[in-house]
Amino acid sequence: MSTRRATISDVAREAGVSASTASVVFSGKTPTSEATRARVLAAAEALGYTGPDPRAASLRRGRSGIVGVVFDTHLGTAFLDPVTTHMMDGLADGVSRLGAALLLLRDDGETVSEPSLHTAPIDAAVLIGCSPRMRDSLEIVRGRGIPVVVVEGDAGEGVPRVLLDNAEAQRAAAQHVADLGHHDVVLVTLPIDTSRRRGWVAADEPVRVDVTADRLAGAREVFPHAPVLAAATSSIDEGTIAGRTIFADPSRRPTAVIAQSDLLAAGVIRAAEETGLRVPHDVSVTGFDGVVVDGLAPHVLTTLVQPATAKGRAAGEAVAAMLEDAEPSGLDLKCTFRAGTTTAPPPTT
Amino acid sequence: MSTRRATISDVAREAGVSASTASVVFSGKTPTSEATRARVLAAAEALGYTGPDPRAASLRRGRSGIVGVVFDTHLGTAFLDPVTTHMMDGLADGVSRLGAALLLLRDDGETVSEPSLHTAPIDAAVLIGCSPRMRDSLEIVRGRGIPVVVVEGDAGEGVPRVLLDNAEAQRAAAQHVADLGHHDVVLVTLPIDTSRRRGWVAADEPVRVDVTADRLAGAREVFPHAPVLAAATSSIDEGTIAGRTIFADPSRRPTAVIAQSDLLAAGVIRAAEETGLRVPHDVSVTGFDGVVVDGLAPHVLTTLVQPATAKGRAAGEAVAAMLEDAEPSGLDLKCTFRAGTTTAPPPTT
DNA sequence: TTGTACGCGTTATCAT
DNA sequence: ATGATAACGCGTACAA
Repeated sequence: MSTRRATISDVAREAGVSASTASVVFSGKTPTSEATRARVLAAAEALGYTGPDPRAASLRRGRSGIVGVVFDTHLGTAFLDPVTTHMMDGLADGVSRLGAALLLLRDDGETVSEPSLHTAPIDAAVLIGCSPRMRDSLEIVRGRGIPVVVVEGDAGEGVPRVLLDNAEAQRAAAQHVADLGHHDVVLVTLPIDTSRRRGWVAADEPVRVDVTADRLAGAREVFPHAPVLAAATSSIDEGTIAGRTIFADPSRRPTAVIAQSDLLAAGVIRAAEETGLRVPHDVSVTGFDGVVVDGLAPHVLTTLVQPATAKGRAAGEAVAAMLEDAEPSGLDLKCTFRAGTTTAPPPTT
Repeated sequence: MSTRRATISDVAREAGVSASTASVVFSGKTPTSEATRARVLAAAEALGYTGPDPRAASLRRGRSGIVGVVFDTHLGTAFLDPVTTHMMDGLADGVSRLGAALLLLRDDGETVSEPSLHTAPIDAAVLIGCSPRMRDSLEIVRGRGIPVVVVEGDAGEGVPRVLLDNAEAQRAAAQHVADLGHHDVVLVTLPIDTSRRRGWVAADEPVRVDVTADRLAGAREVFPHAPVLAAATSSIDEGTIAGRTIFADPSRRPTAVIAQSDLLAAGVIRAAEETGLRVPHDVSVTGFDGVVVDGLAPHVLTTLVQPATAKGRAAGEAVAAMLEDAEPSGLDLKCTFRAGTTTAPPPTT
């Protein structure tokens, strides 16, 4: 229909004012007389002008109002994890003071498409995760001079980070289990490296994923010699697989299982009940995250409640601070122990 | 540190060429001699220039390379649904030809923050869902002259839509159940309106959510008089609640339950087993969506596999087409029936 | 192959 | 309260 969209100058001309006045009417940065305001708005209406072009505005302002969220994994996969989901929730909230929207970006290192991390019109970036790739992403973004916050990942100096007290929290949970009287414990971990190998982990085997390593270290402070079983991912079904492995041999059944995520714990519980073991009567199980595990009822998992939403919000607020030239403030968040119905003293043999 | 970021003219000056030449080196739109190319790149390196400013580039090009994804619900909530998750996956894929990134937008109608639907620098938009709000969002976007695609929602003329054959698919599943010999069936539905009321639905009660209404209509073609129980949301726990309601009275137990989502079906199965009923021996259950329900194993749900990823991809491709001035092509996708292990003939009394 | 000239649409600044 | 001016940083005809 129309040959070209109306611009603010068109509107200004139509209203008989200057372009700057029209601009001011829309931005509200400067008081305007009610009369001109009305005229400009009417002109806009007549011309079908719906407001300043965001591209031009952001060029002029030097801000796009967009915060990039960078994942190192397929986006679909990322959102499968409730913790990520909640974090996004908090992130959306945290940047809301800025009034920024979130741009989903994936840096798999071989993206041909644009806008990539190199070219996206973002004012700041939040890097999620802790794979080795993240380091590269970090370099790219910093090279562009864009403020960045890293969530639960390794980063260089001067990069604000949002971290969890993974080790200490897991130690506390392990201590709880120990206090109940358990000695015979198995640890079920998140993936230990990018290969996501499933199976028993040797005592000296290197663990390359920060989160896994930290939680493992915490548990080992209390149970240094507990067998360690790695899962391929954090899901109920993976937990079930791990649980079956653990409970397979009746003569070597532990009295407690410390899982590194709630999903894994739920799977372990499922496997236990499948085997005829009652939780927590025959075996105690702890999780990590404190998410709502759909289908776990009536159990209430003994777990460490991770402030996932707060994590996101903290990242968002850190970003907001940086954009307002405040000091980039990292944050160390604490998990809180939650005693549920899945732990009890070991069975009296 | 640096007082100002280098621009392409700085690089050009440093390299001893004109700005346009430098521009061409970065865009690759025009052949350049290897020598100048190298000089420009070297100059860029020296100045710490990492490429054209995306804001300026997009102003110039009239394109931002960003596609907005508009939800009518809290973002955290949206990603709780595996179908949404997979759709995002497909969407990311579908727009990848464009090389577009996805901007998460929420239009709750009262957002004060920017960029909102009004001001986001998007080339196109995908509207997800089918609440009444979507109509408003649609108007806003169309007012801006931005191409838009609606996924599974109501829309006006000329708006390409990606739809599912909800009614027909659900009818097919119901027919399958009927063919097995069931007469005594209960239907468990998704929310019927924005109030998300949980409970029995009267035969003449209006159903305001398109998806729910369509699937319900399909099932009623086969079982016109089946009792209808609405869930408050699509989750396993909601399904369990529904299941308990259904199986509470032993004298009025149906021999089959047709649920409008896999999550609900999984919950119903859980409730059935809790009551001591075996699936499918004592009661058959069907779902809808075909998502992987974590923790459902060893059952394989009889369900309608919804091409969730394809749905997203179709939306992405439709958007891509529109941006390339091709005809906006809507798409009617079909669900495929999958016979699992949760349906069987009714128990012979 | 390289350079010139111009405009993309807006807004900050400063004067009036 | 309003207007004139000058960028913001880049891409692209077109000319050389």
